[in-house]
Amino acid sequence: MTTVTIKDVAREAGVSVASVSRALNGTGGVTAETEKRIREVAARLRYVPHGAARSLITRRTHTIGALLPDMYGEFFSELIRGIDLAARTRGLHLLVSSAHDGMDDAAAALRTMRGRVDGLIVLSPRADASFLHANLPESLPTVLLNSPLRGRRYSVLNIDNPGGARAMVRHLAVERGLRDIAFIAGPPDNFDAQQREEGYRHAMAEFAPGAPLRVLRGEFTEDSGYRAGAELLASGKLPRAVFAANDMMAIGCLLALREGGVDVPGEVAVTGFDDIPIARYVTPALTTVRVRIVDLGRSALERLAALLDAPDQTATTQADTLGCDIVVRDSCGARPHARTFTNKAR
Amino acid sequence: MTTVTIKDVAREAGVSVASVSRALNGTGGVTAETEKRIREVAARLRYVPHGAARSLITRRTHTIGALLPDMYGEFFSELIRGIDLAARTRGLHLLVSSAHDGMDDAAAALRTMRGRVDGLIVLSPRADASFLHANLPESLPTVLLNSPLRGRRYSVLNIDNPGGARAMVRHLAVERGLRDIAFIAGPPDNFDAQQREEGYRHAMAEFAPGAPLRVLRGEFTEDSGYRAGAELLASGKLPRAVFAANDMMAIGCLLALREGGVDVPGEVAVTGFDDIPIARYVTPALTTVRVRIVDLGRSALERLAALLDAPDQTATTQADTLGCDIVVRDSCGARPHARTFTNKAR
DNA sequence: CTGAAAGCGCTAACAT
DNA sequence: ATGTTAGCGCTTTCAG
Repeated sequence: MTTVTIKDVAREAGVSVASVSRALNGTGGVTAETEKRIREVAARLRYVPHGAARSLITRRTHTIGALLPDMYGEFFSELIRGIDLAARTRGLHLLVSSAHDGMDDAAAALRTMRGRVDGLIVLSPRADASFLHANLPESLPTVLLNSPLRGRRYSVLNIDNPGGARAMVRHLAVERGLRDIAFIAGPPDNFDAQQREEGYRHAMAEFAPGAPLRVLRGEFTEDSGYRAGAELLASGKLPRAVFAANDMMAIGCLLALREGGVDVPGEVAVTGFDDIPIARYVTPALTTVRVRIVDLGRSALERLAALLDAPDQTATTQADTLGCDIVVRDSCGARPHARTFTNKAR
Repeated sequence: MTTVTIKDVAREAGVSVASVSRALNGTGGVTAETEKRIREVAARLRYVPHGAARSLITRRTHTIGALLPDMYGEFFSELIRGIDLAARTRGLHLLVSSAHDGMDDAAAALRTMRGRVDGLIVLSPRADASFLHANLPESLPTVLLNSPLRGRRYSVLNIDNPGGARAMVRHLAVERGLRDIAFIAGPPDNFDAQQREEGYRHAMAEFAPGAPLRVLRGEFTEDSGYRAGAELLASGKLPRAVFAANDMMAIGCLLALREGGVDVPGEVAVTGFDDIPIARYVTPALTTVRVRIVDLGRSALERLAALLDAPDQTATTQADTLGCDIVVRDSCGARPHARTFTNKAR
């Protein structure tokens, strides 16, 4: 347990700890000569500064915390990837913390972040104002993702759910001429799910007035999408299109329909929301609302970084929205073929 | 910037900081009465202990660091998920750090971990002994994943690449009777890639002696798999089966073959390695070597946790191997149909 | 240019 | 049972 500290280096180099600190941090105030000697000793001793000790005094951890819900899958992977990408270019580290939907868990996670991170990115579609107020240290710069909260207190970044849903319904109803569109909704207490459903309803009124409105309950899982598809099958009368509130449900529905012998997109078009990587690999390739997930993560981090640099920028803290467009593949019957690459490995 | 410290609580509650510490940490030695008062004050002031300060003295951060290569995709997401799952049940936090393949980057990442983590999980298939020796603090418990290193110094956890490759070749050559098997290899400097290729060669000698050996270069990317498929197509003579060193390459190859009008699995069987989530969604669903990626991550963390609990357990540090079996789907022509669910959302 | 000393916020002896 | 005190390893005035 040879934990070598700055003192060891100082003693070995025959200088004070102050000089070692100055030399190693390039703060100036040391002869090139002594600096060289100090660096040599440090290297020889394999000295590495102690992070906690340093941040205790500098009040900087160069780490940002990310609090995510306890859901996994490609949406979150991509989001983390975006955050990480941006964090790295800024020399920031990432402390991830997934929490059960139970808010107690999230609260505990939030508390332990104090003194370990310089700022926070919170994706908690169910977190309400009081929860955040109770658990977010006042002084910790925070960026909220996909949150219903508006505010002076936090910086908020949202996906344009209404716009995306509207664009999809428009495509289906107007361009493809399919007015009978069923919707598979997400969890009722999820903000994104709410916005997407509302977007669907509004857009139906706008682009397919008088057409039947059919909303099935889902949980954002493939499984629940499958069940919704089965339900559709069992109902005896299929819609001409199914718009799911996320891709995994769309895929589940696709499977159910295929098993039921339904031709997609021939008989029923199926579309999703998010454009997770899998979307392009299923057959037929999924037409969906493209959310630039990686960009979302990246933007969140950039905003947070800006907050860190400019202490009292809280004023500039307007709620921004990340636009999304639709990407047309095969599952809505619009085109016969397509192929694209990603460069992701393994 | 009202950063409330333990002193504030002490003053407000009319006690010493020591009592506050004792009360809040449940160390005992305080009247139930005063403890109650202290807790009330702490709650009212919304006091949250400062992590860095605390770990400076306790020498515990309750955080473990994960150093991953700068590759993204489902393999890594699943791995992180496994680690995170296990970490959470043990009350540990996760500091992720992806590094460019450039070792300088990794070195820097490793250094900044000092004082921020209690232990390390390193997945660095190219990291050699000297690199690790130079950059890993002697005193930091470390678990290496998929590393060629053996050793007394680190705990190593590997995937059974040779066994997996062997099982797949056996399935293809013996059970399916396809002896003409081409192999798409991974990056030459990657340990997993090396082992898988070697496993293929050995198994071919064992199960398909005399059969032509065909090895194409790949990079573990879908794109490189596609190119390999195209190469096969261009060569004029297709093998009866293609075994790719990972799933993404298998999928790329699948696409190339499909575009070339080749029937998979009718004319050519295609199989992969890893069993990433996408594997079951492509058409035809991919037969592959199942690596229980989540379990790999989980095991890594459990081992690390064991190391943390038992300081001098370094002796018990044998290199373990996680077995893998093959999962037969449609791309090798063995079965007509299949469907499975995952419960992952979004 | 360099060293001594004062903390950062907290816990853990050691007193009382 | 509670308070006092000495650090954890580091940076940063402030003297010299």
